[in-house]
Amino acid sequence: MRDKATSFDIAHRAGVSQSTVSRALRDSPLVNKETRDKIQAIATELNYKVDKNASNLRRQHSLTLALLLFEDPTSDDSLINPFFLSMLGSITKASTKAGYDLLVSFQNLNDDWHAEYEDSNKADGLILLGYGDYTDYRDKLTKLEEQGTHFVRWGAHDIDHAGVSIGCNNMQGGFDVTQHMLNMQRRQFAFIGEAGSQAPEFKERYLGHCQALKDAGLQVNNAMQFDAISTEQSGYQGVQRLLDSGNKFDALFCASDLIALGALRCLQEKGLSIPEDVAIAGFDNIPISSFANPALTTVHQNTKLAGEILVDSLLRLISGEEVSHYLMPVDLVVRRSSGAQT
Amino acid sequence: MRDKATSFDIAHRAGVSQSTVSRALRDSPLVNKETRDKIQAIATELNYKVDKNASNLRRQHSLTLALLLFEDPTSDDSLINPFFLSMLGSITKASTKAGYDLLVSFQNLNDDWHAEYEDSNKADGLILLGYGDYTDYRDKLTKLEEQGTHFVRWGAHDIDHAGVSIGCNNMQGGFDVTQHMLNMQRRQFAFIGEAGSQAPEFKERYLGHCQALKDAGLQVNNAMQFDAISTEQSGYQGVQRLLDSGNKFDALFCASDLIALGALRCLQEKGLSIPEDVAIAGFDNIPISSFANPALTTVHQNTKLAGEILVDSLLRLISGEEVSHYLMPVDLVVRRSSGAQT
DNA sequence: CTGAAAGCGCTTACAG
DNA sequence: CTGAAAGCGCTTACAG
Repeated sequence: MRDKATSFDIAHRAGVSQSTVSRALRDSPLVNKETRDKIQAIATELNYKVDKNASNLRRQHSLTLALLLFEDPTSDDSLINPFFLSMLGSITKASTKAGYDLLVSFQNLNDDWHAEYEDSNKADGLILLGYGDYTDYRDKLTKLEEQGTHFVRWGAHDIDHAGVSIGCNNMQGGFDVTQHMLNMQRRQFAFIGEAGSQAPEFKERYLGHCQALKDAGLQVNNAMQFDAISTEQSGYQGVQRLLDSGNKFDALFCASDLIALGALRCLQEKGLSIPEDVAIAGFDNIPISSFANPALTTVHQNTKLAGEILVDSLLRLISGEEVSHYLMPVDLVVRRSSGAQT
Repeated sequence: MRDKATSFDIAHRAGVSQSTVSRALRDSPLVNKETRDKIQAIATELNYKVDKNASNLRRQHSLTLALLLFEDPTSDDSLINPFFLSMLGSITKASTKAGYDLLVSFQNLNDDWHAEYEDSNKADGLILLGYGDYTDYRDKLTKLEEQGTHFVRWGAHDIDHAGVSIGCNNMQGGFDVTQHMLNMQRRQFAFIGEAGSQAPEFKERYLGHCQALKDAGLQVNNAMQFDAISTEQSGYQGVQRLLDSGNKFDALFCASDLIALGALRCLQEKGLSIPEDVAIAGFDNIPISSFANPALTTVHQNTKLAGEILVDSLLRLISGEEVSHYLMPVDLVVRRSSGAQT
């Protein structure tokens, strides 16, 4: 069995006090270079590592960040939205780069997650990520803020919500996609995805969509909006309802790629040709989207940048700075599903 | 600003000693039920959370696990192998379920990661995940074991490697895929993927592949094995080398889905029809595989189960039990790319 | 530049 | 069933 070396062991071997060891290990300029080198050499030899629990307890911080991932309660148990997985990857990397550890946890919206981490001193701050119903969410955010917890969240900026949000320009994305399909000569649009305040990001995409239609002199028909949450299955069902409605359409803007994938499958099963009969576009640019058949036109969100900004903003919040909302630019990715010649 | 409540605050309010508070909060049967209830009520009211740093320091454990993800140094900065992302998801869930927090970190194979976590008491144990060159890895594993660090790793069971491994039956998977393509009347096989000891999982897939060929009375030609690491790009290049070799082939077994996707793209760019001209199969059953065109025949690994077994094994290791290697069963997923009529 | 000492907030043997 | 006290392993103000 191992027995971990402590700073006292090192002190003993080096013939100095434990305080000096502690200082030397933190590279304090107060310590004589020679003693410092000697101490560090012994530390390496003994495979000594500062005990984080002790260090954190004393310093009252943890040098770790917590990522709380919310899932749609309806979503499949094993399948996580690839977009969030990708965000998870970039956030992990960004924290590591900033010298912070990252605690990852999946939460249900109804869990008692607010407070857990920072209050127990396990993390210095929280990153909130996930789609889901925002009604209940809101209260917890407010509570989080009241407690003085440091947190940032990914999503739409909503004045009703407490805290700093980082998100992409969903409205612009919805606008760009729609304008692109208008350029492809489509005129009869449907939108698949929730568009209410429980899904603020989707709502903004819808708003951008409507704006583009208006700008083109087309009328917005709210009956052409069909609810769906961000799963393939829900997209499939949404389109079925659209089909059942009997309304004509030659273009489909789906609030996420997962929805678009479900829509695509449904339409193809009905024998429709994409994009000839119906142009389709999604949102997120998840890896799968380029492998769909036809490849999916979508809106790219720079997850790498997003992760970095999220971490950076949180760190600034922790250090007491004022941090404001941030709206990331968005890129239209044109592929075959929208009828373009690529 | 907030000022966190401590157990002394609660003791004061409840009119008991701090020790009693501590006991009550840990649900100790030693404490009178009434006092316990009273203390817990006050704790809730004050939004009190046990300070993990103090608690962990005292108890000498952390109730957290660390997941170390190794990436192929050559792989793209932003793109993580979807298979590992999926494992990450299931491991996160399994740890949460077991009452442990999960620290996630991406590592380079050459980092000084061995020891970092458990030695600094940030985690009670380590889960190692990732493809990559195992030569350097091996030494670190040995060191990890010498230090008495608790760890489990995902991958091939290799007697050269220290520690407990959990992995899927790669050999069986390779065998099944190959046998299936033999049933589809293919006779000229190529294998894309490393098959040396630096990539033990791929190697086993290759071995299973060879076995199936032998069982069918075919000769194994090692010149039909082309190196590739698990990226789309590497798969693309691997097939190019195969094509350059001038060797004929009507079936391609790729060591991973990502490789298969690259191979598919390359062959299609050369004007070949899949599966008519060449049958293709991959490994992993990543989400994208079903959306490829044609959809990819592949081998499914149950990531949900894998995550649970990994966590469970590690926990048992931590509690001092003997834990042995585990080989998970594997499922062939037949889709169009291998020439089946689906 | 160095050391002795206090204290971070808990848990838990020990004594009653 | 409860309390006083020690101690987990550090960091850092204080004194020299």
